[in-house]
Amino acid sequence: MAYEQLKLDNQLCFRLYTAARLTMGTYHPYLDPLGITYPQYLVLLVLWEQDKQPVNDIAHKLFLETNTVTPLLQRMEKAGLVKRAKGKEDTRQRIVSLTKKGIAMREQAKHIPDCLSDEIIKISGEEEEFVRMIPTLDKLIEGLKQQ
Amino acid sequence: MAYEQLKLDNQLCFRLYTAARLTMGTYHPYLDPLGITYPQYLVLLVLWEQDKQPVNDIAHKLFLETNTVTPLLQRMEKAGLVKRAKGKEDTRQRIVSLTKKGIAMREQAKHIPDCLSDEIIKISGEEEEFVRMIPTLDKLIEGLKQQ
DNA sequence: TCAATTTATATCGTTCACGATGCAAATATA
DNA sequence: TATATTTGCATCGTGAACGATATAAATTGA
Repeated sequence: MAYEQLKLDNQLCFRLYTAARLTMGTYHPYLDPLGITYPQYLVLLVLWEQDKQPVNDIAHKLFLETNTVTPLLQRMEKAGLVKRAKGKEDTRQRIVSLTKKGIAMREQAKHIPDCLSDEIIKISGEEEEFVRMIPTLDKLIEGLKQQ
Repeated sequence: MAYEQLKLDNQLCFRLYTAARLTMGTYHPYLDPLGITYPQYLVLLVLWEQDKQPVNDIAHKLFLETNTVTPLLQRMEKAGLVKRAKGKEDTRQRIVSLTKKGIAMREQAKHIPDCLSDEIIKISGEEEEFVRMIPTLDKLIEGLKQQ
């Protein structure tokens, strides 16, 4: 069968695409009460690690384009989570910093990763199998990130 | 460190999310010439396996909601790839079938999975490691799919 | 120093993804 | 059989993603 390759079952990408969507869905019960989305949570993770970063740095750490991150940050600014100030050395830059609300959310969010781990353990009985994917995913991301 | 869990590096979901996006990006050179997107390609895969399916069946096979698939199919109908006819037994259903153009595209697309495998081999040196993720991803999807 | 190029961000248009809601047809139940 | 519920699909609104394009500031180079 010449078309065997076209079967959905054979596709790795389809599984990544589906697993990513469904996994993001499991964050809903934890992020909805905070009034944020998953990509916004990722931006907060980046800023909690280091406050006051230009748009480009945030975008790079998330492997996103600035034309995705800019509107994301605008919505987050509107929601009072971040401020966007003009850069002092380089005025083209927009330095993104956390507001008090954005800083405070760290405390509310700190249990989310453990909760998600628990969800995955509940699903699978054991976590190890999923943790074992991490280096492979990193390899894939590393290989694909330069265009 | 109480916040150690909140480091981006620790997150599995972030890797799935990123790997999925970047992998979908590698389809662009193959799908752009056909004038279709990755989700549209997935719909075609489903219909190439079995033509004439109601919206619900397509949505289920892709783990998507009908409110995602309906507009997708409307765009594909506009592009002349599929037709959407009222069901005969159950008139609530919309039976989606391939047009000649949609059928013909199967031939043009049949090398895409091999091309993608080659891309991944080029990145990694070997394919096995990625293939080994498949059962784990299936387990994850299986566990998450019932909401 | 002044024009050319690069860089940082923003804007626009299109396509998902999905929660919420609507509606008509089919099915179940009283 | 009349009413209630469920089912299948569609519509609407919002928030990503991302290609293409724009714009102003910084940098390079003649």
